[in-house]
Amino acid sequence: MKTTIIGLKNHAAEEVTLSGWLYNSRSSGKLLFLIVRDGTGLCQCVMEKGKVPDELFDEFRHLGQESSISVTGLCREETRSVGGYELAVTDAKVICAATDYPITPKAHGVDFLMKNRHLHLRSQRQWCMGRVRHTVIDAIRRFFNDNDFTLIDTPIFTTIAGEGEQTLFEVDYFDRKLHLTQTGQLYLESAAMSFGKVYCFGPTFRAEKSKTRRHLTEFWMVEPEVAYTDLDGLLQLGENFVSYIVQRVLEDNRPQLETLGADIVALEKIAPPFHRLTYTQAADILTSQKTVEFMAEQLDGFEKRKADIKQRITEIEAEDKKGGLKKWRQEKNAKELIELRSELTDVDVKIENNPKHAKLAADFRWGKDLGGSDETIISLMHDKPVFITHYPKEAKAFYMRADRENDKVVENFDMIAPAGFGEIIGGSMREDDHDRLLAKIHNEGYDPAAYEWYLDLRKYGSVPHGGFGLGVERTVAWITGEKHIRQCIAFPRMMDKVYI
RNA sequence: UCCCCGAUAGCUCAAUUGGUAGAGCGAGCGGCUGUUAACCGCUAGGUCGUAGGUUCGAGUCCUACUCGGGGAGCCA
Repeated sequence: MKTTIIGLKNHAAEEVTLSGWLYNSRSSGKLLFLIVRDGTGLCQCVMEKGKVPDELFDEFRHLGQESSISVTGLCREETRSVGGYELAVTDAKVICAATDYPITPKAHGVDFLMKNRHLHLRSQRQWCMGRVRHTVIDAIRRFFNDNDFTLIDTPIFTTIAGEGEQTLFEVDYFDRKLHLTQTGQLYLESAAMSFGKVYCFGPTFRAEKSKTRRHLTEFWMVEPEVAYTDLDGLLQLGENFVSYIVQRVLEDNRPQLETLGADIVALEKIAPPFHRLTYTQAADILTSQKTVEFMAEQLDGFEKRKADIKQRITEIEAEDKKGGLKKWRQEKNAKELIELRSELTDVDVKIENNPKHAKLAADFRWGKDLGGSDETIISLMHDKPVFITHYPKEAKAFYMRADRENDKVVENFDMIAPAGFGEIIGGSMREDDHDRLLAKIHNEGYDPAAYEWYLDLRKYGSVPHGGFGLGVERTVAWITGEKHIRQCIAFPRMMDKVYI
């Protein structure tokens, strides 16, 4: 009977057939351990010499990693086996034998893996990331659909800019210049006046020259937009939404989170209410003695770790030099050395960046936008996501609603994920007063004619409304504990870097 | 656009500070009936990113370039 690895639990003590790929194999004389993957999980299949034809045993003993195979055998519960079940092989077939598969089950560098991205997707880690991403996207749709939002697909080719025009990809559209979308927001505002609560979800393109672990030039963003709401309503929506996503991943992908080394205990704490700070409070924190001490503490921790690593390296090297070690001991040392050296480079970078980031924070002046490192500092100080609201209007986009109590700031917010990952949501109330909006368009030097339809929304039944955008890859990175956003999308596009 | 780091075997990394290039994994062959990135033995595998320069001698020092990584500004 044909089945999948994830379905094995329903077939204990039955003979089943799996179709998949050879993930890894070990031989022990007359025993062959075949680790098979089939897209739903991993399963160890044990082939015993004598229980299958000798030719078959020999064929599989020399079979290369990632050969496509089908395996038939008796399914049994086995605690020593990955996934808890294994197959006692009675028959097997090679569909396509692979030789010299480039990605071995050992350490590889980023560049090598990216150049082999089409194969790298088969690795456990990438598979787990893909499963979590799938759940995140499903949870996003479910949340909005179950909360009376209507999906509106906004265009990819756009005629007007949402944020700054310098960050747009220009395309030649039958001799007319259009841009790839960097937000569906302006279109969504129009739709919100028809449906009340709407959202769009699709790829987003930004030509920012940002070469960091937080940036892609093509990424996926979901944007809800709500009529008749206020800033507090948006914050509540945001915290309920993000908490729901995290809950769903905890329910559906616990084994994947464990494999990825995510901080599950921390994720279980993600529930409303999140922390709330105004921009002014955040600025006070950044320039306070508390931050000076916090940064010094961090640096101290890094220095201590560095000293520990260095000492351990010295110990191992001395042990190796002394000689007379068993082979397995030598190898264990070699492996530990590689790990320690790699961690040492990481810690060195942190030590190098710490004073720079501390200085950026200390030199922070009211009126500037918060930088990535500033957000990281605030993020590291909290165990739950943090909302930062009411930024200076000069630092923000023209469409954000001016705070009627304090004209220097706008009713906007960012949501900063904890543990140092940084911003995952940016949003705001939108300026709903026609004349104020027109004045902002003039101030920015934009052509009012291009925004005529957008201004119309303020002429015909304008209402208080707002929304936000959540970056899918950043959310996946935060939840899984992945350091780099490029691992959170199958085929990443980065500034100056498109592999395949 | 700017700053920092790197490039040595198919892969991941060493080379005692300028003196003839090493290890593990992977590959090939052999051994082992419960392995968990299995283990043990043997074999093959290199124009040290490119181009110049310093030197009796350069993987190691200098210059330029190419490619890669990290960060700043900006942002999801």
